[in-house]
Amino acid sequence: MAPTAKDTRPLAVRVYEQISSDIIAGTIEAGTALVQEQVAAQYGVSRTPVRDALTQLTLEGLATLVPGRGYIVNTLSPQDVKDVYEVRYTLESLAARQACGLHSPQQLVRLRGMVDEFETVDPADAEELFRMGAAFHAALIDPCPNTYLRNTLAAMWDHPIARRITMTYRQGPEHQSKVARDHRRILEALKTDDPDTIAEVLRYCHNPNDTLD
Amino acid sequence: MAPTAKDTRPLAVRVYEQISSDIIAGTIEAGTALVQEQVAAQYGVSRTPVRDALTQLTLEGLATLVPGRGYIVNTLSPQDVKDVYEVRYTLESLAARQACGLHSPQQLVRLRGMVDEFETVDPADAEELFRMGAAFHAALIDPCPNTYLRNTLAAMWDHPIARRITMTYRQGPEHQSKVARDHRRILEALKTDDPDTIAEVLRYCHNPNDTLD
DNA sequence: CCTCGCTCGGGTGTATACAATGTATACGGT
DNA sequence: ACCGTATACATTGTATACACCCGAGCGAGG
Repeated sequence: MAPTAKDTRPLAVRVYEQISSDIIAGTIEAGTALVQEQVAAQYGVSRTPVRDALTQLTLEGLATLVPGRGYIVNTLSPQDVKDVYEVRYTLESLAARQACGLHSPQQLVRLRGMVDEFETVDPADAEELFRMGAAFHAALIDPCPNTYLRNTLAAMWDHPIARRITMTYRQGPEHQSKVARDHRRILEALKTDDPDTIAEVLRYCHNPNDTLD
Repeated sequence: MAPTAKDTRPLAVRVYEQISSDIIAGTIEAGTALVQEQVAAQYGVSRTPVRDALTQLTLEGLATLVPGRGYIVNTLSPQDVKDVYEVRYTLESLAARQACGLHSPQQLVRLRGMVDEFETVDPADAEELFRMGAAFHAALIDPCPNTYLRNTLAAMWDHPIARRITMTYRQGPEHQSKVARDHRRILEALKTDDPDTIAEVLRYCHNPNDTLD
């Protein structure tokens, strides 16, 4: 745990991560007013990086600037989460279709290895599970030629709401094995080199009925 | 032209709009280094709003921060434009499917009126054509219940690359009438209340083969 | 009692000064 | 001649101070 390598990233990024993770964890309730100066004092930094962080949060829809009152933390209803999930699934399906049949043998081997590794992760380590899951999806659509689409999806995986989905709704060892099973199914579908098959399997795996609500 | 109502928006927004429009117009070439202090001096403002503007540009993929050199303007190949367009079309199709059958009679009347009005716009007024086109699409998917999806699409219409598409590749009176025709086709499809029909018409209208390249 | 206007305070927008970091260049050793 | 290193420079990150805007609360007048 010894942080021999000090975090050298900009303060704005660290402040942003802290606030967003507090929001999705529920530590900061919806409706709370985030005031630049208060937040700055709380983290022992100046208003400048706080301003950057709050701007980012607003851009992502987690907060709203209310004149004269500060940045208000938006409510995140289950419907909002579903909405984000639906868009993400749609784009991921598009990307997978385009990536279909373009995976190199090395990439396929690597994907298979990632699933195996995924199953060995400590079920309690939500952060690691999240990272590995995102890595699998990233590798899956890596051959997709649409760069903008790949970047958009990468941003959505890093999106706080996506984290909220994973951390809140997807927990426990049984879910870990379900995800591993889904990923194996996806790899099976990949063998067919048929975009429709891939999309169909993705639709099945992303079916929110058993993960959300 | 008398600016009786002074622009009261934040400087960061105005600087951002100026730079992004200069980029898509080609006034600022790809590879150009945007240095905070230089830009600030150029517009007669301080570095703070310039910083905000450049951050926004980076977030949207129009520039990249290169340490020690400044913000470098990214190249925008026709392929990049196509990529953005494809994602936009995909999401718009999804939104239209969900909005299908949910339009109130008033909304349908309004949509029809917008198409008529669109045809009366001066073909040389690219800015107005862009605004009206965006308004039509916004009204089209307005009943879509997925708020996140609606917001995402709204952001994409305002995206500089979308402006580039409209301003660069879609010009002239014949294109104006083509768009009006397409919009009428979409309205016809709306009558069927069938999501597949809508999606099919959208796919036809968004076929980039005759508008891009 | 209601309404209009004014002052006051909280909050963000903007400007400027300072600190940290990474790059390019020049110089000396090999 | 080449490579490693140290130094100077360019650029962004951060902190602080000032200016503007908006809303709330209070008081005077109808």
